[in-house]
Amino acid sequence: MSNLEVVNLPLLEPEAAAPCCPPLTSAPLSEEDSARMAAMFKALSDPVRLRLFSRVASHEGGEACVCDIQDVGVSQPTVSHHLKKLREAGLLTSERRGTWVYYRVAPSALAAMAGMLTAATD
Amino acid sequence: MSNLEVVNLPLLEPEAAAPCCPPLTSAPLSEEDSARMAAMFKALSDPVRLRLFSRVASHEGGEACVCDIQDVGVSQPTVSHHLKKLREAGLLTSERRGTWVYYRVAPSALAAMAGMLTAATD
DNA sequence: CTCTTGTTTCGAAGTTTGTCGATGTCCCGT
DNA sequence: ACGGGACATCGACAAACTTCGAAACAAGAG
Repeated sequence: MSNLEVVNLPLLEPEAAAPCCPPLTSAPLSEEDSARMAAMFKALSDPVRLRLFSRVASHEGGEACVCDIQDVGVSQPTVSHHLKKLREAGLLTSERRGTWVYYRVAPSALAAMAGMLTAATD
Repeated sequence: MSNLEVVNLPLLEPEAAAPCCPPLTSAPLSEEDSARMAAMFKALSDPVRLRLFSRVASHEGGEACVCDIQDVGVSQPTVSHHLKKLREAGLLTSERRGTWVYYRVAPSALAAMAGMLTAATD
């Protein structure tokens, strides 16, 4: 049973995050941009997910296996479910190395969100 | 500049969300902080809400009345509902002047979210 | 006071989301 | 080849969310 077939998850490609959106204070968001950015914010809108994300982001080397971060108070399938959502939103990438699966932060996505918010400090 | 000093910021706005959270990449979020920040991200996790917020933020003088921004494709009660959610999340403040209600951005909330994300660009 | 305009609140659909236990898949020791 | 550990997927269910029309509330004009 080969796993050559690619599961199509056309929600958000990792590329979609990079060239996105002027600062939130400079101009009203278009309907298209607001939908795209809202999907990213939604990925971080759950406490468990946000905590998982921060654990990956702050982990040594910028990557962590699930076993290192799964102690967040919910069951293991729930952790897997949340990590999948973060992956689909383009915020995390995963890679299997041997027994473990390692997650790391997709830098472009963070930069997009930060860029939208940082111009508001003036 | 690795100072982990206390986040006692100037008390301009007694709104919530002011004293919050180290950068997402520096340390894992506590359960309490993740809940608080997730609530803010959730407020921006809806396309309509994000568009309303950007309209207020980018409006002249940093404030806008509902009549100026309510053309986002949903009914007017729905607009009011979303504005209430943004208000409850500490992202917007409202003030009635005569017939109209004016909304403006709570700067501390934006700064908190931006601060969490900006340290990831290195 | 009454009428009109701007905004919020009130139920009530219909849909989405977070969570779990059970089960399946992949990989490493033995 | 076998057993066991690490993650992912499945099916189900309660809670939360978005949205609407109808109605209530607030303020100004006539």
